[in-house]
Formats: sequence, C-alpha cells, structure tokens
Amino acid sequence: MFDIKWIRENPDAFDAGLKGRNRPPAAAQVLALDAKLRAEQTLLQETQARRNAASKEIGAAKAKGGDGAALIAEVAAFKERLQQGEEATRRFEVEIRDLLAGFPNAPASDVPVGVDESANREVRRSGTPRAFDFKPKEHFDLGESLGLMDFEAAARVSGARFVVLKGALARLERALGAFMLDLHTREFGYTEVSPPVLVRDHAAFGTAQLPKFEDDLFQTKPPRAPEDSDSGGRFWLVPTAEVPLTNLVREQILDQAALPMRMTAQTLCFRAEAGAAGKDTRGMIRQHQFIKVELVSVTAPEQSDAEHERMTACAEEVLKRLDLPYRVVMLSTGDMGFAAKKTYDIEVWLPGQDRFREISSCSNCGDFQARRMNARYRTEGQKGTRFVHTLNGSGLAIGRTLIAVLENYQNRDGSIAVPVALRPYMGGLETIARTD
RNA sequence: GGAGAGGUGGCCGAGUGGCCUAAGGCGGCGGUUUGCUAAACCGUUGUACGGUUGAAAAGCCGUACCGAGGGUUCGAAUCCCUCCCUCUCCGCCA
Repeated sequence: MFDIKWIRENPDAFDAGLKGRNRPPAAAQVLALDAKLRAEQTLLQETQARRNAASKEIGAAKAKGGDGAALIAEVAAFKERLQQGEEATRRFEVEIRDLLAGFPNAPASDVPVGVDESANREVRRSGTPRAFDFKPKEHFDLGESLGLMDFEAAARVSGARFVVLKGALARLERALGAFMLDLHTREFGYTEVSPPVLVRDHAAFGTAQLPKFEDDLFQTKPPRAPEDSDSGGRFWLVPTAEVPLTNLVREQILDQAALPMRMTAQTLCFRAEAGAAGKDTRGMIRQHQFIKVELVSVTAPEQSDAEHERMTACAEEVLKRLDLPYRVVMLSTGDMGFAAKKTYDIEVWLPGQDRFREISSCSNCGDFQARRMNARYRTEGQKGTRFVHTLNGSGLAIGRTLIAVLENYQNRDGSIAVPVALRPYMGGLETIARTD
C-alpha cells in the first residue's frame, strides 16, 4: 500500500515503479481523485463548523430559558448538504483506498527490469550437480517405485494435486521440517511459532493476498454462519505462514529494541492455483496442500536490506547442510510478487528434471505490508512512530526439498541415500529402500 | 448451540444528549532537584484533512476520528438498527 502523501510529492517516482511492473502510469489519476476528495472535505468541514457554532448557540439559548426555534430551523436546513458532503467524502475515500490497494510495490533500484522470468539475474551458485552413471529418475517414479508415494490413493480421497506419503517418506517429510526448524531456531535466532492457518479477511489483506489474489486461495466458513453478514463468517486457508506470522505485528506499536523480530513456523499451506492448470501436473511439485517452513522478519527500515541478505543466507544454509546444489536468482520487476520490492529465489538442482526449480523465495516488502497492517515501531527518545519493514522467505518448502533429496540422492537400484544431516532425525536410517 | 458482558487515546480506565476541547492513572518526552541512579515535583502528550503565519523549524485556527456502517436529533462516545470482533459461564468436541 502506498502513502498518498508520498505519491503527491513523488508522482514521477511512483509512475516509474509502475512502469517497472509493466503497468501504465497512474499518478495523475490518483492525484486527481485526491484533489477531489480534499475539495469535498474542505467544503464539508466549513459546513460542519457552521452547524457546530449554531448548535452551540441553541444550547446556550435554551440554558437561558429561550427556545432557539429560529436557529433550529436555520440549522436544520444544513442537514441535506451535510449528508451529501459526508457521502461524497466517504465515496472518494473508499475509491482512493481501493485504488491504492491495487498497486504492486515499487521495485528496489537494483532489481533488473523485465516483463517476466527471462529478465531474472542469477546471483550465485553453490554445489556441483552430481555426475550420474545412469539416467536419474524423477521423484514421482522413485517414490512410486519405493511404494511410499501414492497419487492414486490421494486422488481417491481428495482428487488431483494431492499426494499420500507413507513409511520412510512420511518420516522424511517430518525429519526435514524438524531439521530446518532446529537450524533456524538454534543457529540463526528465529523464534519458533505455531500460528493459525485459518485467517480473517483483514489478515489476508495485510499481507496483500487480498483483494487481488482471491482466486489463489481456498476459503471456508463454519456451518450456520450468519447468511447476512458481510464476510459470511469466512476464513481463508493460508497459502503460506507468511500471512499469520507477518500479521502478528498488525496494529501494534513495537519498541525499536524488539527489532529485528525473527520468527519461523512450519505450517501446512493451501493453494488453489487456479491459473496453473496443466503445469507440473505430475508429481509433488505443485500441490493444493504442502508443508513449508517459513521465515519472517520485522525490522526497522534501515535494517531491512541487510536482513534480506541474512534471511536468504539462512535459507541457503539448509541446502548447504543437505549438500544440494542450488543457485540464487534475483527476480526481475515483472516476475516479483505483488508486495515485494526485491526478491531472491533459491532454485535447487533436480537431476531427474535436469534443471533448477524454485525451492525458496525471500522477499523484502519494505513498508508495503506494514501500511496495510498498520504495524509501527517507536524509537526511544523520539516523537512519533514509523512503519516497520517486513520480510518473508521460505526456509524451505518441505515438499520440494523432499523431491530434491529423492532426485539427488537416488541410487541405480531406486533406493535413496539419507543425507547425513537428516540421519539423526530418521532414527539413524542411512538408506530408504523398498521393503516388501 | 444456549445465556451473559464488552470494544473509548501508546496502555489501563471513567464517561446514559450540549459544561467532551474525553476525567483520572500508567507509560513516553522536557525540565527542577540531585555525587550517580532512583524517588519526588512541574510541564507536556494521538492521527488525518483543510485554512493561516513563517525562509524554515514550528505555531495558531477549524473539521473529523470513542470497533464498522446506517438512523434519530438543532446537537451523539452517550439513544435506536445492522454487522464485525473479543471475553465469561454452560453444552458439545480433539
């Protein structure tokens, strides 16, 4: 969400940001609306001032024993004008707010400009893809051959884009989550959180899933919810723990001493993925439901760039410990998410697909979400409050990490070596193999 | 699901039609006092918009904001309606 004052003072910078996002300029439209609103406000305020003065006189007259009838008739005539002014003012306010809520965040100055992922810039690589002396399989072949990954069973229960993991693979999923949480909490100072995964409209608005991306979300509501209420008693299933974690500071005024605030959570994530039909239909890459360990930081504005690098490094460390090759990519203006001003994607090497695939996305949202959430902080010794900066990143997506382990650690016979770092979490198991 | 109670400034909390320009307290900030700290005392205290003075910093005036929206009224934190949210007890439930 943009600050209307900032747009007033920097209309060109605002339009430049939109241009980077491949959108037409809009400052003129915003400012015209803003001018109309303020003119309407001024008119309303003047009328209100006259009404207030007259009403005061009526009160004084009555106190002296008079009836103030002449004044009452005079003030009553204001009524219609006041109502019209209030209605017009409110209408413009809503219009501006809705308009502002629909603009994506302005990209940071070092973000490559482009229309899509082809303009993304590779930043660095780590690890060397293993040389196979056989043709490496894709994860779904490996999992199904092991008898531990069952898409048909999942389809019988829930339809397409779900999976059932069993035995050692179910445990591997659990091990990955525990491993990541331990790393982030013990070594990187993140506080483990177990948040709600059903959230209200205002929380989804705060992190900018609403109002533009409603179609990507599952929603639900309790039985017998009041039919006539605005939201219908609705909840949204979170597409990422970013939503509840970031919203933990909504409507709060934090002490600067509490910053940076670092939180991590493992949660289920739910995505309707309406527009993605036909893409990655096989396997676990794109599911309606998956588990992810999320990292969220809340910082002072001056800290957020450094925190962004640090957060990305924390996510990368998971892959390093698992000895999985990856690269880091800075997304172009056209490929970034709505709320982000700068994003690093981490892409893991998948030998079965012979390509890098996204496994984490780390974004600095600046004050974009903080404005929507009204999340501020106060510095001791200074007047007033400032909006915090918020950052989020996957650390990592568990399902895709599991895929990466299967494909990178596969043996010729279809068995899977367990990465050394995960063995303590797997009861010392060294190899996942078919058991029947 | 049943019954009840609530939502007021950074926080707690008073406030049943005009004296609300929201009491009081806490916290914050500034000051006085003081080897230092603490305490005490004095002062101060939000957001948005408009107008105005000023080179600026800032000041002054006005309007709105007491969960949201609508209504009654010359006038609403206060009365009425709808909605949202929270809490308590009971019931059900992992």
